[in-house]
Amino acid sequence: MRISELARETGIPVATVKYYLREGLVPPGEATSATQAQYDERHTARLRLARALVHVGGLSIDRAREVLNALDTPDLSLHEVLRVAHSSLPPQLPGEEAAPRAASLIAELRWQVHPDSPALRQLEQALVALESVDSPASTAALVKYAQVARGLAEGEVASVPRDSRDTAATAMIIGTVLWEPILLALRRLAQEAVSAEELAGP
Amino acid sequence: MRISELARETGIPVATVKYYLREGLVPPGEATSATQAQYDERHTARLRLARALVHVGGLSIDRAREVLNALDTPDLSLHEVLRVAHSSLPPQLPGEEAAPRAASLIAELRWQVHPDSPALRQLEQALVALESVDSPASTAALVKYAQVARGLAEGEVASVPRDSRDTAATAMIIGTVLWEPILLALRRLAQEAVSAEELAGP
DNA sequence: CACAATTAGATAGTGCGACTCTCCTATATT
DNA sequence: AATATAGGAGAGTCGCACTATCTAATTGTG
Repeated sequence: MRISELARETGIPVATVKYYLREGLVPPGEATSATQAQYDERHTARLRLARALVHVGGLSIDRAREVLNALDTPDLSLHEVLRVAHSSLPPQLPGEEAAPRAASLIAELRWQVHPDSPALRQLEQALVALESVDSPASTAALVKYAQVARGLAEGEVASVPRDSRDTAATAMIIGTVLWEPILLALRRLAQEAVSAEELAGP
Repeated sequence: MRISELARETGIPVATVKYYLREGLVPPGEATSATQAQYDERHTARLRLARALVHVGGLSIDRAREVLNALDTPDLSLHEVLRVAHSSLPPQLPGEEAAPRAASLIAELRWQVHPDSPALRQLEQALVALESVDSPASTAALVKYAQVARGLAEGEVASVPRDSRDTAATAMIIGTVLWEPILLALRRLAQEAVSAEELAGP
């Protein structure tokens, strides 16, 4: 198929498809002449995944490229692919500072996480922000959230298929990146529902 | 205190403080002359909250202003403040389309949510994206996530103080906006920990 | 087979959001 | 009096995700 068909199929403007090709989110088609190239279903699948990572997962173009490239690197283990995904997720915090509060919580939970994990710095930043607005996080609340998070993570890791590395890696990326907005949306909806039940009247 | 002190106190550049003043995130100080104004602790608190909403919560300047203005509007109920917060959170999806999949899930759960809730559209978008990458969400998984989300939301609503409306509204905003990144960070850390335990070796 | 319509690819331009800079005048400080 | 900010407003910058334009080659069509 040609580029216009690829665009129509996925609902993405041709100019944007070209942009994604240029940026390396999607591999080039097979050139049949100087001004013609062929694309197939793998291109449509890749394009849809790229779009989802960017528009639903909120990844930047650069980070989406890293994630997609990791999928194409067969010698990366699932654990390494997961690390790439985590370091690509927003927000992208600059710097490399220590995260004492976050680290001590993780130590208390006895979780095995790398001390450079971006999520640690994100957690730290949020904890500091809560202190700055004079509403520090209680350890009890943090532990509760952590246990909930762990319950979800166990289910997610368990549901990753084990047939081929590619399938597993793709499933892991999708689970990590695209389920995140689902969790957020459901939390917001639950808050609204609970609030409607308990605070609506007076 | 003068603007430079306000800036030093909060660690925010003077130019940015001026910008936030201009944008109405922080109320003007009391002018004592044509080129002098006084600020107090309420300004520092407001500035810190604005910074946290923008940098940790990821709100745009416009949305942060809306949230802060809602806090200053005493005739808004807690439920209404919550709605403002929810409609200010990223991502900001354009359009106003129906969300059939999301709505039917909510109906099944018997949650009372407004059909125009932005979270519904976010959920719908994520569900559609999952289908597009050929990895549709199972109802079982969604229900599990929803129950988890509800558990969190109940705790959050229960922990909102009931003394004054202002305190309650501020706590609600903080809980909704600033705990969101904590949940995400903990989910990622839990994934990493579980993955380290189960997938690390071979 | 002429010819309008596409296509691939490269380069430049757009629009937006969050700052950040520059000025200018009017105090405060020494 | 001299020097150093302060306040305020408008302009400028920067990064990012597109989007438009241009060119040369090709393709399908009447």
